[in-house]
Amino acid sequence: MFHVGGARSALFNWAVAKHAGGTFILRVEDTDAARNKPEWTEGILTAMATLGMHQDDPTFEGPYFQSHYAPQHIAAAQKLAAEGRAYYCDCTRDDVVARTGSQHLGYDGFCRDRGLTEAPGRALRFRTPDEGETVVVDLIRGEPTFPNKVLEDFVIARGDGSPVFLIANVVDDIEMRITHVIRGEEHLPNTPKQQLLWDALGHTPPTWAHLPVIVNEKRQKLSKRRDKVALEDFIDDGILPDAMVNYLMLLGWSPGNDEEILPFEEMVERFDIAHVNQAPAFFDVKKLTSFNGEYLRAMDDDTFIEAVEPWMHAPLAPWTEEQFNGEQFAAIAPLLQTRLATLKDAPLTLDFLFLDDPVIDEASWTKGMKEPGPAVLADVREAFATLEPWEAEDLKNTVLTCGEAHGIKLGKSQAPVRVAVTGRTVGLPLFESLHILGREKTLARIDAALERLAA
RNA sequence: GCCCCCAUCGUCUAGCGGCCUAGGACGCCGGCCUUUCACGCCGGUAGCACGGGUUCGAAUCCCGUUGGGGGUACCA
Repeated sequence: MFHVGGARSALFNWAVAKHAGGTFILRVEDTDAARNKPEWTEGILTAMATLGMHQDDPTFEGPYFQSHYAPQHIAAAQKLAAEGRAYYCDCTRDDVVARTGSQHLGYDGFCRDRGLTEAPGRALRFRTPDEGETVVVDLIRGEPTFPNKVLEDFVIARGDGSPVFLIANVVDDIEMRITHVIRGEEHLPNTPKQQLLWDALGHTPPTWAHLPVIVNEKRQKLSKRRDKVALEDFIDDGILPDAMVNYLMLLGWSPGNDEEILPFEEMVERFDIAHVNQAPAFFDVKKLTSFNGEYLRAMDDDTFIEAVEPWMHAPLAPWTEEQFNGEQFAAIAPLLQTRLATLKDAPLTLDFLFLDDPVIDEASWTKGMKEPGPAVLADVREAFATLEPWEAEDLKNTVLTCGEAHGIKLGKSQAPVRVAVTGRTVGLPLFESLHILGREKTLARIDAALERLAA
């Protein structure tokens, strides 16, 4: 599963790398991900590729799945211990709380000078400076400054010797010669600690950039539990990858004061991480959907058909392979194009064409069969039976004439026909639809409606 | 509690001291087009959180208040 927040971060990283002619290295930090959850690896790779981040792109490297039990992480922690930059501690959480009298105060430094040696159950803590401050130079946020005295002596290796995320992350960054760390704002409070680690390990810290978080309607950070965040869920709902990329790029950043719909390459050209907004951004599905509609409309016929095609079969579509007709689909696709916001809507709009019987919407029936609808429908039935040729223009003129005989205009007289044939009052242009549906089915449906009317 | 971050229409944003009577986009509301619905086009609605400074001049700079958010683990 790939999170929209992660996708946005990845995209921003990639934009920076491409813009500057560098390489974007995607590393997934998860202790057990690579080992226990191979489907994660697969899922992230698929998602990245979906967004157009192919592994054969020279500016994209990864994703790497980093295990935190690697020897270099342990070695780094032990090096710090050997140099006196870190010390062993056997305090439990309860010990600390008992001494400080608070759940919320950090570690109190109890073991700092006890000179404990390495032993099972003893964690390794980094000795943070008592004075001064740590300044994080951040491309987006300026220079957040943290007084060193509020930085507690944090754990870098657990009682079993395993290193924690904080140091593993730094060691990996050093090893991979990372120059820019661009990540979510939630990591900002950890940054001074990591910077201290970079220094202690003898390296110059990278340039940081902390992106604003993406929030839900309640202005909370998007979370897997409460919110819909999986990238593939949006793709499954018929959002085009290009539309998603475009929309995601606009969350926290703007290409300027003109067009928002831009190909990724052009956004890369204009991208400047320093101009990224600092405030959290709401993930607005409505706007995403609108963008999707624009991308859909911008497609040429063949591309559009290709994009909708997967939705034309079970289980996404309610009809069977026998009922589906590729030629009819190709013929009607252009009519569908301007009416689609997401690909998911396609089957609902086309069901009248492929299902044996239309799905009658009762509210539509009531509305469409208002007087003099039934009489008009009966006349239309009769005229349709012998109409030649069966072309949209002729069909239209027929309904027009039948309606006028009863004193109503085309806007009204098409309604009973539409409901009888498609089951709804709204839908694709009627006469073109009837043309594609064919005389036989059209007449059968009108007959069925007339029968119901008579009952 | 402590630390850090943030604050322009409902939403995403432009703005980086005078071009601002605050611009665009999505949404919403009208109109035109029209065989329904859309598309397209035209128009409208709505915002600088508050209070102090600094300045000839502040949405823009500073301070405070309020309000949001994030972090605070031998999680990542």
